[in-house]
Amino acid sequence: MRDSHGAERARPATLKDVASLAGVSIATVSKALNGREHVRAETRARVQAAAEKLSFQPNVLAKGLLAGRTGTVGLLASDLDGRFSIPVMMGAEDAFGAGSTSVFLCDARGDSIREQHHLRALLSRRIDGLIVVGDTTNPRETLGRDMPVPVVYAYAPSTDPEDISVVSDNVGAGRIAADHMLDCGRSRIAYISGDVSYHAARDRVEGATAALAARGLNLVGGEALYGAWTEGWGRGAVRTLLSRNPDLDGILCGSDQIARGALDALREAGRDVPGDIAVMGHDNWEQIAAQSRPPLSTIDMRLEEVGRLAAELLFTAIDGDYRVGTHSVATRLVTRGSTALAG
Amino acid sequence: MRDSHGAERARPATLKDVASLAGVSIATVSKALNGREHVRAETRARVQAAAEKLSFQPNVLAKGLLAGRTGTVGLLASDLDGRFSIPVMMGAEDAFGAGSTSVFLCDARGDSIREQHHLRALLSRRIDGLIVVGDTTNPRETLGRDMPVPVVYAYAPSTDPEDISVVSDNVGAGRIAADHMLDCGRSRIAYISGDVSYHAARDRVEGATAALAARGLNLVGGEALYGAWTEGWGRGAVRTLLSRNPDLDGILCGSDQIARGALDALREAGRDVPGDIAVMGHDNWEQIAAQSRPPLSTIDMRLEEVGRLAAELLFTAIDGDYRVGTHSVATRLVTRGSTALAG
DNA sequence: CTGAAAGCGCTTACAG
DNA sequence: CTGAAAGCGCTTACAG
Repeated sequence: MRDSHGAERARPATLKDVASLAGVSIATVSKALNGREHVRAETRARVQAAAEKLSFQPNVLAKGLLAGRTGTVGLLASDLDGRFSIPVMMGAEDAFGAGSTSVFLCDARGDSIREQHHLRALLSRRIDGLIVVGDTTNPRETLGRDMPVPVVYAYAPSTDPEDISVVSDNVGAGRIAADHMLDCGRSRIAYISGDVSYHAARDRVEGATAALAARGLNLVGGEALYGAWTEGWGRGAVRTLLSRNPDLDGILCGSDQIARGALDALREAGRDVPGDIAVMGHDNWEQIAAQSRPPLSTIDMRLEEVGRLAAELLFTAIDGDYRVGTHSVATRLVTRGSTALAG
Repeated sequence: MRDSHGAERARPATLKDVASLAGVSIATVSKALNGREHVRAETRARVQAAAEKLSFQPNVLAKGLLAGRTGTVGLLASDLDGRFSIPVMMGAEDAFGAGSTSVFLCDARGDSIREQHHLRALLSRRIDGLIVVGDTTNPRETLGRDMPVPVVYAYAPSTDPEDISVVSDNVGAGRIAADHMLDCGRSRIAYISGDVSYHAARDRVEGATAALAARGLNLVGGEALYGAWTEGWGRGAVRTLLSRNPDLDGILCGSDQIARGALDALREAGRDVPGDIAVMGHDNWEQIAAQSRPPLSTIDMRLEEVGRLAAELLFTAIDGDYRVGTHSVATRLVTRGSTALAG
């Protein structure tokens, strides 16, 4: 049986094969199959039948050689093991969608040698453009202005303001989360954030602080608690908060993992969520948010929309229209059981 | 500044450009750059300098047109939002590695229309071979025997035994987990499994049962408890077990999420892990295993090794050597705090 | 050692 | 309406 896979594998059909089967020239086949005019209907039908019979698939490489475009864009990610670049890629794929553009995905795993390697591989395959997805929300080094194809930076913006970047609106996310707490009738609200070195952490806090200020309120304790993006930090921070501010009635968290830890610590301290204290996360990480007790209200960054917008901006750039600057995608509130109107 | 990105973008240099700068023919440039013999050292140096100066990158598409090989393989995944296909891809990338092969990743998201679309896109780009990564460990429908390029199925084997498949050894994983429990001095061991419709669930239980039988033991309760791949199920199952078999001293779980739920329920029931009861997961999902209390001992499926082996088998298949059948990758024990010698 | 020519699979003016 | 020819960027015998 081995040979059924090997020796018999047919060389893919070419225009020439179709032409000789249909009894016409390869030029005519090309025109017929590409819907060009000036081909008799009967001829076109005959060509199509021949192509069908031979399972003819045009060689996109040969096409690209002529057209100068390959219908392929690269997506250079740094955190595939993380969960951010995947939705971005899906959004980009959707935007290129039914069209004839394909996405060529590589992961540099935070290694700049590997990044260079992939970049070279992509460019030598003559991609039409490139989307670079960062591994955090912090700005990343630009690839420079002398790239042979347009580049769009997604999730992490480029350090060069003359590049095209697409990010999630973290300030807005903080505002939306805080407003939701206020809408639930909470007023003594604390913020447990992640690693202070992340722009995103500070931006979310900034948005929340502004939303509270708009109603004349401050964060409980005066400012956010910064720590790590882990459940362990969420648990520890809650214990600190409960001893210092036993009367708090809402906790905003910088990530779903932090919120998950917070929920566990609150339950173990005998506090009721959401009756006593409401809790919000950030990320809408399904596996975490849906499995916590109670299920977690959170902010969805709409990463697929980030990818979709990046793809659109890349497309217009390929067509020569460079919309440089940082484009921001609005986030979305997702309510589950951990927030509710105060009794 | 917009124009600095647009109008000035240089057409990539071609052999012709290098040839005229170096003052030789394009044939000579090709030979010089590809290390062919019969080129004078001085000429080669001059060509290399010219290529360097123009940042010449050979057009891989044009090369592929000649060679019949493109140096690109496709990887068709179904669960990118999941966490299984990414490590498989990384392993495959490593295997193709420093060489000149690139991986073209697409995600069908469990949609067969999309799968066909991607398949067509990949084939029209003349990939040299294809790796298909399933979304579960259950066998998946073969793509058939008349594919124009070799195909290797990874994680989920193909339904056709004459295809080439690479899977994780689930029976062995169950055995390793149970043996570890036994090595920790446990003898009253229960098994909380996931969805019974998954082959992997049953295979892991089978391996564990066999390992216990080898020492004359049975699972507590006589058989495994099947449910869902969730924390919620892990919690519920533990409560059931504790009421029926209060003296159990070890719990094997079908996944890290189930184990995470089990740990939470045990702690809330006042049982000490690992002193009183040892717990094992499966998957080595870092985010879950490292954050649970205590950190979770578990089984690593070595998915990167699955990807690496799939890539190697694909390579040998491209060279005409079809090693059909299902190849199995051994799993690995990872010990953290949730297992220890019984006091 | 170097270069002219043919050809990979396709498209596109240009003749007929 | 149809086809012969040139050309996209490259490599590979084959002459010189």
